[in-house]
Amino acid sequence: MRIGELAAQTGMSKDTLRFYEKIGLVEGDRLANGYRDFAPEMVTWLHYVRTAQVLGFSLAEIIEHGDQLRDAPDSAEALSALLAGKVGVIDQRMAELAALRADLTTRIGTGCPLRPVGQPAPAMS
Amino acid sequence: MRIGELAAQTGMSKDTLRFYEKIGLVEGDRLANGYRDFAPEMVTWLHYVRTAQVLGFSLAEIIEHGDQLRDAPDSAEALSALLAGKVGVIDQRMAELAALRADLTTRIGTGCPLRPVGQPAPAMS
DNA sequence: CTTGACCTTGGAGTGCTCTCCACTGTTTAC
DNA sequence: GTAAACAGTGGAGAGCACTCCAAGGTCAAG
Repeated sequence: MRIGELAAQTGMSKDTLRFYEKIGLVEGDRLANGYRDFAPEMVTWLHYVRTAQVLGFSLAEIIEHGDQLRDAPDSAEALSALLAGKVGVIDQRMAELAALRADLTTRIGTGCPLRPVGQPAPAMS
Repeated sequence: MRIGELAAQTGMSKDTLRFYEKIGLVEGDRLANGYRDFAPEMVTWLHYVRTAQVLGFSLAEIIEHGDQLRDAPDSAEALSALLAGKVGVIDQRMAELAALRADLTTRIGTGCPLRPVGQPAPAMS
């Protein structure tokens, strides 16, 4: 498929896709006329990219993921390991959120503000 | 406390703290000699900042958090509403992550490849 | 054979979050 | 009073992830 269709299917702009190709995040062939020609699998890959990005991975790291997948002797196994790792990241993030949530919930009860600026303490005993 | 101690206690660089002051993320008084003088509460606030940042909030958003806290009338009610709202945001983020996690877990089982680049299929029957 | 939708390139610009630098002032210790 | 450790300022630069632009090539429809 050409770049416009890939853009439509992924919700990314063409500029973004060209940028991604430039940095090696996606690869595509070229048609005789010079147009980019992407495999349908790129759609899946790019969805993965967005997911990983949301999880806090930089594009450089995601490129590494791709390299690891490509270089893995057993791609299915490597993939599973990679995804399992991401689930671990998600669990970690969720734990952080839960902790923050608990912290805030506690403060709702106590009325103790973060006091980012201002008096040292409410002192409204 | 002066900037060096705040930097030591938060693990942030002095430059970062000065930058944060410039954009209004932290506030400090000045000593007679012009040195910045930060309240001890800033340590707590800056830890909160780092947490919120990890959770995907931009500095601009975090500044807003601080403003809302500052501007809230001293009524514990306003504060509670604010914090409860943040808990809501957190719940939403957690739900998103849970969905993502479920999605990835499913793929681990199926062995459906991302096939970022390369042959259309393993075909190693 | 022109129009319009699509594609190409290179390069500049943007917004965010720092990070570094040069130069200067202040405080403390010896 | 000199050195070292701390502080100040303004401004430049850097890395990331885009985003936009100008100038041009390709191709199917009318």
